[in-house]
Amino acid sequence: MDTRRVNIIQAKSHRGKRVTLHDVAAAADVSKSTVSRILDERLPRSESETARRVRQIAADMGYMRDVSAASLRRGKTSTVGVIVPRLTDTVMAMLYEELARAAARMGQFAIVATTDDKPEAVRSAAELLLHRGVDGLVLATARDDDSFQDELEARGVPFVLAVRTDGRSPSSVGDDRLGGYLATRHLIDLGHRRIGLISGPEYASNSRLRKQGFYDAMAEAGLPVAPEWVKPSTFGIDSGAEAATRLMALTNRPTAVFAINDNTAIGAMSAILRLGLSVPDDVSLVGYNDIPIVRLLPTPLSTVRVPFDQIAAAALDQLSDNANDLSVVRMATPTLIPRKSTASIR
Amino acid sequence: MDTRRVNIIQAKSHRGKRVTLHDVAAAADVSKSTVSRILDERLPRSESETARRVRQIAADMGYMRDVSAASLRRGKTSTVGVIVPRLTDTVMAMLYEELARAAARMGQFAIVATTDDKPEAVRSAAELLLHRGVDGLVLATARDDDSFQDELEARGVPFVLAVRTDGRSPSSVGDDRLGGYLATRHLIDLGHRRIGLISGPEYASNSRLRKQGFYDAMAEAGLPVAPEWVKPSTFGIDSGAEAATRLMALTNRPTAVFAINDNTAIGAMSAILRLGLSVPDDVSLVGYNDIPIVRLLPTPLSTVRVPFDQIAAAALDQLSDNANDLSVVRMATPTLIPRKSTASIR
DNA sequence: AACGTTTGTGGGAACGTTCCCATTTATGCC
DNA sequence: GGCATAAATGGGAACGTTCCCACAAACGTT
Repeated sequence: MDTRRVNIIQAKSHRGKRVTLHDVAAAADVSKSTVSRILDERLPRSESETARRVRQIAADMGYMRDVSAASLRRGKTSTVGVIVPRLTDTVMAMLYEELARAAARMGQFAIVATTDDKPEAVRSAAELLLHRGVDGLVLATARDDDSFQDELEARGVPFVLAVRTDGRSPSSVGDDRLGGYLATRHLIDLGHRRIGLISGPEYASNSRLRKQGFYDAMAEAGLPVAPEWVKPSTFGIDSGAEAATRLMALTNRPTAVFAINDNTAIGAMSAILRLGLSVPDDVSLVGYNDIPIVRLLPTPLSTVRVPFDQIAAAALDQLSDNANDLSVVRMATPTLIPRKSTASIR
Repeated sequence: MDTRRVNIIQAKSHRGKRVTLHDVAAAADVSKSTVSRILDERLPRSESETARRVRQIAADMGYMRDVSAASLRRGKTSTVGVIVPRLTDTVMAMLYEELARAAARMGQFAIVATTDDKPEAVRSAAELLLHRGVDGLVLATARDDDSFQDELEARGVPFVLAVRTDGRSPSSVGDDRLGGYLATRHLIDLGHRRIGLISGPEYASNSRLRKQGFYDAMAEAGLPVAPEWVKPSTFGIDSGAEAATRLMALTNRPTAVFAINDNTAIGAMSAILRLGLSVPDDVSLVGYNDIPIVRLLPTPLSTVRVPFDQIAAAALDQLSDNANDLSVVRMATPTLIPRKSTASIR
């Protein structure tokens, strides 16, 4: 029989009044201090006779610790705040899901606030979360031109950057340079020589580093990069489409394109198809992030998978304590996922 | 020595100690009761001299109410829990974003838990949220074959269903029958006679009702619906692709298809293109939800827009004041958004 | 001028935990 | 068995609010 269900049913009979530590203590005929200690998950789990009995009684009565009371007394809420630009951006949803999962493993809870893609809204989002008493903040919104991290630092708010870094604050990121290198190297290995890049905003470290990886791979292979092969984007689908359109309009157009993320790749693929060209027959295309949709596209997209689970775990780890970690920015290793959107040059 | 403790101490000394009601009271030379009353946002805002002064002092000192303490005393947390299958499902992300926004307007905060698409995980998700002391639950995971709502009811946990309804629990949904009707009617108005349906799971009310709207529109126009024109799906992109493939394989295949949601429509479009057919030249296609990506597809998708903002607001409204809920299930009106994926029959 | 009625105030007891400290009880050692 | 030490226990004071209550001051009303 499912014990959880038992608890729910039993809870119903106690409906109305909350079961407190005091009630459990009375039922077990011990003091509330003892019950508190026995049920404290931070202490080593006692297997004494009383401990076992108290746990049993607490479960039977459907006792649930009141987190408000515990937070008040402990002086911390076991809650971390996450700030992302949007949750409708699948990358951010993936990151948050992993952060929530990692937090749960650590007995924490992750709450989230969005900035609606407005950089200045990061302050109000942080305020909202801090008002809720979070113990720390995970920011996926870091920009280089932003003084917000300094403000947090000055205020003594524990925080960590995720996915992007400013190079000085504690951060947990993927190895974007390597990812950019892998993507480009994949295209080079397929025989491509003229490779275009749809780059991203310069204020974002991940975008900059993926671009760097691109240049590194090209240089390593002794391949030139014509300036017109590199088109900027804003991370969005439509801007990816526009960049691709311009790339395809070049007289000696690239036979392959590395897009800075899956969204721009999706846009690029749309644009390329609309021009009557084929992926991968005319143009090979690589994206970045491996969001769920890209493997299900008409032509499944080759992309770089980012270990968001590791990034999330490392971020929370860095937030909780681990002063023993001297390296401020932790890196997780991405993997190339080859699919149908890339092929050998004909 | 415990490193965590060290960090806390450092953080505290860095931040200085927290400003409490008592501190503000001392600075303003009034009692903490008075300060509490003046800063209580639920009471009518007093404009007396003292009130103004106290507010000023509180702001100057950087006073922030401790939500844990307030929650403990008030017996409620001003927090609502949201349960969705996945946040990487853009529809769910949209819903949650709107719920968070609506909650903020009401001085509440929305926290979220996911079930990872596992129906049975709704219980652990609820447990997680209830453990955090939420005042109520918004469920976007309702299934007809589920007794979970009864358990919540029996336990006395306030809850409301969103996006889907079971017909008996309080719910806030879009008018899916109407949406299905609008989508189908749009195709009929374009001259289509043979219209296919990629339907969804029967356990979900939204899917069932959209299908109903489809049949209603067809019946109204006096058009027959051949049984083989209706293919089931599981809401997923790949299952949409499969359904479309089977529809296109029919000897007298439909000239238009209504897909139960945008994901299946995306899959359907992929499949159709892969078969060498064109959207909308060979087949017109309508989706449902208007997730951001569909307007940016190579062929922008005609779809039905759901007012998630209204659904969210109504859901929270229903959760907070149970007084005037004569209508158990509230409905918001969807809108058809015609784009390039639908065209007049040739 | 005496009397209810409103309005504003402060004191202090909750809310359910945790955790310090003083006990009591069990354990180990000679 | 005696004694030191370790382990388990209970009492009770916090944590920062809210809110009931009592009281005081201002305001009309007769």
